[in-house]
Parts: sequence; C-alpha cells; structure tokens
Amino acid sequence: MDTVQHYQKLFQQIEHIVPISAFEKERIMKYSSLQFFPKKSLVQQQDSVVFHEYFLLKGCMRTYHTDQNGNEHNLFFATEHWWAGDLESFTRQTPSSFTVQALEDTTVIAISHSDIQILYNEIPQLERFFRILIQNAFVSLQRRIINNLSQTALERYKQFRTMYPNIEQRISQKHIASYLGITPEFLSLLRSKHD
Amino acid sequence: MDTVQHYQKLFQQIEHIVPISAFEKERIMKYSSLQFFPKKSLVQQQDSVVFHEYFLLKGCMRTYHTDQNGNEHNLFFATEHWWAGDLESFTRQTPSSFTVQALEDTTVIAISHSDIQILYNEIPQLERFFRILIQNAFVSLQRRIINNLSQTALERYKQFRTMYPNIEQRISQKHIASYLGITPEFLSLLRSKHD
DNA sequence: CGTCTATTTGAATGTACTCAAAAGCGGTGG
DNA sequence: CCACCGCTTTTGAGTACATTCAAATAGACG
Repeated sequence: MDTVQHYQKLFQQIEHIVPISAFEKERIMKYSSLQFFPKKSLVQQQDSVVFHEYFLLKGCMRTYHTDQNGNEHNLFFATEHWWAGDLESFTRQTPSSFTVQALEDTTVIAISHSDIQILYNEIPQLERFFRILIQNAFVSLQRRIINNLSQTALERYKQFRTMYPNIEQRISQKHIASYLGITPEFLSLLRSKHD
Repeated sequence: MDTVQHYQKLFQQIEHIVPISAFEKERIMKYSSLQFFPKKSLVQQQDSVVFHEYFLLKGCMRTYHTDQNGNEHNLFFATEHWWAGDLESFTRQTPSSFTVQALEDTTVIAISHSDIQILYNEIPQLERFFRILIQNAFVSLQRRIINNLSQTALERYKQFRTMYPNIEQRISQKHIASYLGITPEFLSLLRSKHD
C-alpha cells in the first residue's frame, strides 16, 4: 500500500514520544485520511466549527484571525510535519476564531473530531502524545509572548529568520509582517536597512 | 483531617473534567503537599530546574522572565485556584526561563515531578486532565498573541481590566504594565486620560 | 518618622503606522 | 511569447503611539 509510506513521518513523530504497535498504526490509518488542498484554498473558516486536525505531508498553511476592522493577523505557519487546525474549536466543537489557508498545494493526514475520540480510547498513549504536542506548542507561544514584550520589530524579524530559515522563502513578506505584528511597509524598511 | 478541606477546590477542578474516585483522591493527597510562600519570596528561579507545579489555595504569584538587559517581563499572574510554575522546565526537567514570585503570602498544593509520574500511572484520567488544562492555557495564549498583534496598549489595558477585574486591585501598576508590554509611565498616562 | 519604592508629570526622542505613489513580479489570456 | 492585470514590495512624507530620562509626589512599611 502506498499510503503507508505517507504515514511514516507521522508514526515517527508519535514514536519519538510514545511507543505504538503495528496494530495501533493500522488503527490510526483506519481512523484518518489523506486530503489535498490546492493553493489559496481555505481549509478551515473563522466562525465555523472545526472538524479536523491536519498533519502536513507536503505544502504550507497559515492560520490567521480577522479582527473587527477586517485586518488579518497571522498566528501560525505550518509546513511539512507540522500540525495545523484550530485546537480550541476542534476540541470544544465551538466556532473557530481562525481561518486556515493553504499557501501552497498541500497534502495532509486529516483526523476528525469523532475519530480521535475513538483513537484516544483504543490507544491511550495518544492522549499523552497530544498532551506533549500541545505542551510544546504552549511553550513556544510563551517564548513568543516574551519576545514580543522584550524585543523590537527588527530583533523579532532577525530571530524569525534564524528560527525558521526555510520558511521565509516560501511565504510572502506581507504574511511575515502580519505574523511579526508590523505593517508590510515597515518590514520592507527594516529589510532595506539591515541586510 | 483539615487538609481535606484544602483539597476540595482542586478535586472540584479535576472532577469538572474527569471523574476520580475517593481512593484516587487519597492517592493525590498522598503524592502532593501543602506549602506556604511568604510575600515577595521566590518560588522558582530562572536558570534552575523546576521541581513542583503549584495549585494556589490562597494568595497570588507572578511568573516573569528577566532578559539580557536585566528587564523583567511578566508572563502570568496566578491567584486562587489557578496553577503556577513553569511547565516547560517542570516536564522536561531543564533550566527554567522564568522566575515565579509570591506577590502575597501564598498557600499552595505542590506536586513534584516524580510524584506526578506516579499519579499519571495510577490515575490515567489525570493525563487527560492535564492535557485539557494545558490546552486551555494554550488557547488563552493564542488569544493574547492575537490581542497583542491587533490592539493598542489602551485597548489591551481595558481588556485586561474587564477580563481580570479582581486581579488589578491586588497587583501594582508596574507589574500590570510589564504584563501588557508597556512602561509603567505610559500606563500611568493611559489611566489618567481614560478613567 | 524616615526610607524605600511606586506613581505621576513633563519634555525630548524613537519606533512603528498611515497614506500615497511608484516600481517589481507573477500569472493569465490573447 | 508578449502584454496586461492584479497583487506585492519599495520609497517617502507626515503622524501617532510609546519610550527614555528626570524630577516631583504619593504610599507602604519598618
């Protein structure tokens, strides 16, 4: 089966944290699916309930919030072997505060809300896996808040570049500016001064 | 036993998410302890490994990071029935990026790193409890980042006031300014203009 | 009561934004 | 394959938001 190949990276990531058997891997494959999102398509939409979490096999996505004034603010970028999808809406089955958009043609493994409940019960270690996954995400958000509090836009940009060197080339400056919390014009200025 | 009374709020919080038996409650009490921190004392220190997570019964704490320039940045405040303690350092047993300080005389239930491993194994539901706890914390950090990206200092301050109305009276403006990411002078200005 | 820290006030400065216009770039259709 | 269209990036002027530094005032605590 060819799909097995696609799941290797996901299984690797899980096994890096908790052990899973061949049988459990089959269950995971049974209760998830491969999906494709063309470039620019919306994967999830703000104010709608989220039904899936996505593990990216190929491509790139952004998660953003649109505020009262209609301005978009990028919260996350996800590339290969990252997870995407609003966790709050997914777990609580409440309307999402975020839109998720494919920035490139993107292939994912999708797990639905109902199926993950089944998997949690069949494979208790997954509970731990996702706890640790969220914990890591939580920690990186903490770091980001501290950075936002203590650093200037230029420092944050430099750090972003060193932290995600490969991502920068795939994403427009406009989106990076939004992620950093500055205007595209100001990011352009910073780049011209310090490059 | 009087300590039982102290644990009521903790058990309530756990049972709000997962069921636990009377026996399991006893195990939790066995593998945790009551501790007291006088006002201004340091509960955890930056660059040291964190050994406990704390559930606050009474009092108030702040978690802050000291940057290269020696400036402190408040990341969290915790009051009654909140948790405090750097999760990253606690779970990974690595040096912490944060200092935790009692802002008032504070009484807590403390759980050590080794004891929580025992409890995870004895009471698997706790794994889910902490996953959901972290998930909630993660979600509120997401919100905070979006707010920081989309709002001015005045808007953030107003939101802080409505979101944590009881906390403001217990914490100095200096610390609130640091939490908001502005100088105490500027917060003072905002307050004088819009009050 | 005196000391230490927190808060207020004000002037000068810096960081980042808005608005506008021009230049660059990528995709699409003829 | 080129021309055009729309979107992104650059550049610049003027402005707003927030900081720094300094000094005065107010509060908290022993």
